[in-house]
Amino acid sequence: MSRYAPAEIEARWQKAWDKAGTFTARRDETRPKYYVLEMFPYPSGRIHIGHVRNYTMGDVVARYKRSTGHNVLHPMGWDAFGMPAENAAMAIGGHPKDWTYGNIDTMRDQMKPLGLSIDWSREFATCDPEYYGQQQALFLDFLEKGLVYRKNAVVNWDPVDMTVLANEQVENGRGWRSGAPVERRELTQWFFKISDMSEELLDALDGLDDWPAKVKLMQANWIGRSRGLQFAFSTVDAPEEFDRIEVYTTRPDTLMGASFVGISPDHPLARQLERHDDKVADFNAECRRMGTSEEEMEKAEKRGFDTGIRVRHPFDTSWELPVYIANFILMDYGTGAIFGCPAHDPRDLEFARKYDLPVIPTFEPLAPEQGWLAPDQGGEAFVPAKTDKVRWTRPFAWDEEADGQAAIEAAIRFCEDNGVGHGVTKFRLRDWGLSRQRYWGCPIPVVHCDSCGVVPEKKENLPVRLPDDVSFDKPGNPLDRHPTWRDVPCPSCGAPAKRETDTMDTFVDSSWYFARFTSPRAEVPVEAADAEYWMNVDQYIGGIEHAILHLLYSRFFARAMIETGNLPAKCAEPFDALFTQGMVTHAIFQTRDEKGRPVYHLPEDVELRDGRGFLADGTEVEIVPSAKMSKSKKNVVDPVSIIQQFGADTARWFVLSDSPPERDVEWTAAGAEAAHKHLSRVWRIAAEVAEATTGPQPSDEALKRELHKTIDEVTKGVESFGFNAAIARLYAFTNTLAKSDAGAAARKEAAITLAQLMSPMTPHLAEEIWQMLGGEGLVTDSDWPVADPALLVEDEVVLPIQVNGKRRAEISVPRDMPKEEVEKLALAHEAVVRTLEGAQPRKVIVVPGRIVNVVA
RNA sequence: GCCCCCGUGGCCCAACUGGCAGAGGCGGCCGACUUAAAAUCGGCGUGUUGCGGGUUCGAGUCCCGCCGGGGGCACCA
Repeated sequence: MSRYAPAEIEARWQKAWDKAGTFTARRDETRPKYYVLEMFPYPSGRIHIGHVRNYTMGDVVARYKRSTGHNVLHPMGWDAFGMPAENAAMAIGGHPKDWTYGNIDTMRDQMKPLGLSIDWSREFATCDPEYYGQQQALFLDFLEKGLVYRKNAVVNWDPVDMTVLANEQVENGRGWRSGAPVERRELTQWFFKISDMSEELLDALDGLDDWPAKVKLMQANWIGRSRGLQFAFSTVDAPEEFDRIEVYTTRPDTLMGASFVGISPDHPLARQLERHDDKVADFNAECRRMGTSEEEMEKAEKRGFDTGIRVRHPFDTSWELPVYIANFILMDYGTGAIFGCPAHDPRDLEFARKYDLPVIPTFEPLAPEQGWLAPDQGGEAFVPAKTDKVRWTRPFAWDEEADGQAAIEAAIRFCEDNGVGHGVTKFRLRDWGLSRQRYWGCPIPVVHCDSCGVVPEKKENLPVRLPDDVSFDKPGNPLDRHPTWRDVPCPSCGAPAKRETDTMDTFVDSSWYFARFTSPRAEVPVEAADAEYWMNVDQYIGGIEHAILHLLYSRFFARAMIETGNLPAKCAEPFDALFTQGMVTHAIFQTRDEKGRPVYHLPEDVELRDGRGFLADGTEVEIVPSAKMSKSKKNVVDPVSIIQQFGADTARWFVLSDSPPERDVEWTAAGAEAAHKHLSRVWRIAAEVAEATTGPQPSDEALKRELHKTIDEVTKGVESFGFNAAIARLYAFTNTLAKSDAGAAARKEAAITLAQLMSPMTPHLAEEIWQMLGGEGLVTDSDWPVADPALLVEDEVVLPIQVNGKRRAEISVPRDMPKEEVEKLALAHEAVVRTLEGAQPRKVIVVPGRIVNVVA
């Protein structure tokens, strides 16, 4: 008998699918559609095993839905703009375009052998002018509707390279290439008005029933609705036009504990002061050197500058508070000014202790624990949950005992009644800055004219193509210094003008590609009829790292596209169901150099013996617990070599087994080998069954029952993303089939159904077995098996009997026996009687089909 | 710093709406086949469900507090 030969099998079936055009999607009103999409990849150059897991999951869904009568759309494309292409051009020369398209070709070649049921005819890259031209059209529509605007915003500026740096290009406050200290610089940039939709984007999360709760929570926190009080302090000794400072607070109930006012270094008052005071200017400059990420702001040491200006407390005008410029206050949130209450805020307390400001508690615990120290006695800031009741020492409109929530509401009412500000709802969500001072992105299609201002490019002139003749040997954006591309006549008046040289954030590219897949070659962004048929995405699959930005921006874009007539109204929430898959991890193998620093080794260079690892020269390596695969730690496996060694089906099978899809899965060589052994075994069993000739046997019925239980459980597993559980059941059934002495017909039915159940995961092997056993046509085109409910129920069930929660006996009873009779049987059981020792049972709990518990 | 997730056998992990802790894989051990090995086949599972408390007739599952690991934090995609 020949052996399982994946290389031969897989190439053959892929050709057969291609030839039949099996996966080409066409509109067909007679069948229900199903749109399954995996987040498209960045063309980094090689596929990694994480891609294999992501696309295999989508493929399982796509193939399963095909077999249940759905017209499936399962496309693939490339998120092709972005910094790595420019970095490569700077590091190794060449053009970002050549690097990117070269990578796409390589990765497509690496992906095709996986046998994914993808409609490759719809493929596009976001750097195709046909795609980004339509994106420019969307931008112009948004501009017309007032969904895009310009304002000043802060960026990381590298003064040596004369370029804007991404957060990841800032290392310890210095530019990654130049090593120069990074400055915060203000530039005029384009913004999408996503904050106008804060409330809608937050409230609509409730309707996303098939999204992970975790993702919805992350988005809700990100949008960050808060209720608070906005009011103004009147100032003493402030410059003209600054007789009031507006502050926003979510804790107006602590107003009687205020000890200072803090303003952002970018607050208008701080800017006014720095013009006349070098010390202020120095301090602000220092603050601006800090990174722009929230994480850095939070971790940085709290620092402040006393402006000498004072404000009057709104409830007691003789009570004056100092005004500090403080490095931890964001201009973008609230009013850019706060009042500090050190007793009830850790940041404010750190600040107050540093600058020797008063700490005034306004409440204390109802029942302080032994040793509890009040914040003004050297203890920590006291910040109980808003729902906890506390004892108020300085309330102004509520009971002595009240929780924070009630106090905040009472405080807002009191302040409003007394003319001190008003209650407002604010959102943390900021507008989406889309300008990037880089070459490799979608050009923003506007022209700056001295007399007309910002003039949109005419739609008939789209796409505004990136020029090819650029170099990366000089610092800065090549578009900025490109003579012919940049200098153009004004589309409005014809006078000499300059093109916008900023390009779009790559998140823009990925915010509508899912809609473009429905009509990838259309002369408009999205063809209405195609969107009407294919949208929304029924199942979207990708990494949790996109939980916030990509998904939120896409939700915004869908709404903006509806507003501008580019999408049907039903697309407001473009992703009906979302699944976030875990990572593929791998152990790290390391030795140490003479200075004790780790030296990493590739898995293929390490031989494992008895759980220990050795290099070829016999040196033992340290095995560090699994972590996300990364080139720097060398804990990577290459899908291409795995496929060459074992075949795509093995790789697909393994990444789905072991761990639940939403969790990380650890790649081990032993696990991959085991997957391959198993598939070989299934092949062998099928080959044996194909040649079997025995007549009907008594065990046929038992095999059939097991088969239908397997159909039932695998179907449930596939439908609920329980792929690992489905695979475990397939393992178990393979064992049953291997050991079965049922007749040829029963075993053949079992094996051919097994092939169908495996086909979403291991489609090539399934086709082979289907053919081996005489299946008609392609297994890929066959209908999914349906479990016969009559074969799923057992007539008899074994019930464990507990006495006081401890298992004491078991009884076998008909499945539908009434509770009362089960109870009688249980109480009569000899072991139960013995355990009760004559005591009268107080209660008997019968959970039908599950358990009996006797409480004595 | 803030927000979130995860801890079950030597390892990866199952366990439905709270109902007998064990489905599946790895490793290990024993055996069969073989001159031998590989491959293949059969068999073998007592463990403080991270720790401490609580709710319940009953907790891996729910609640509170710790410990450990991981993820996200607006210019990486």
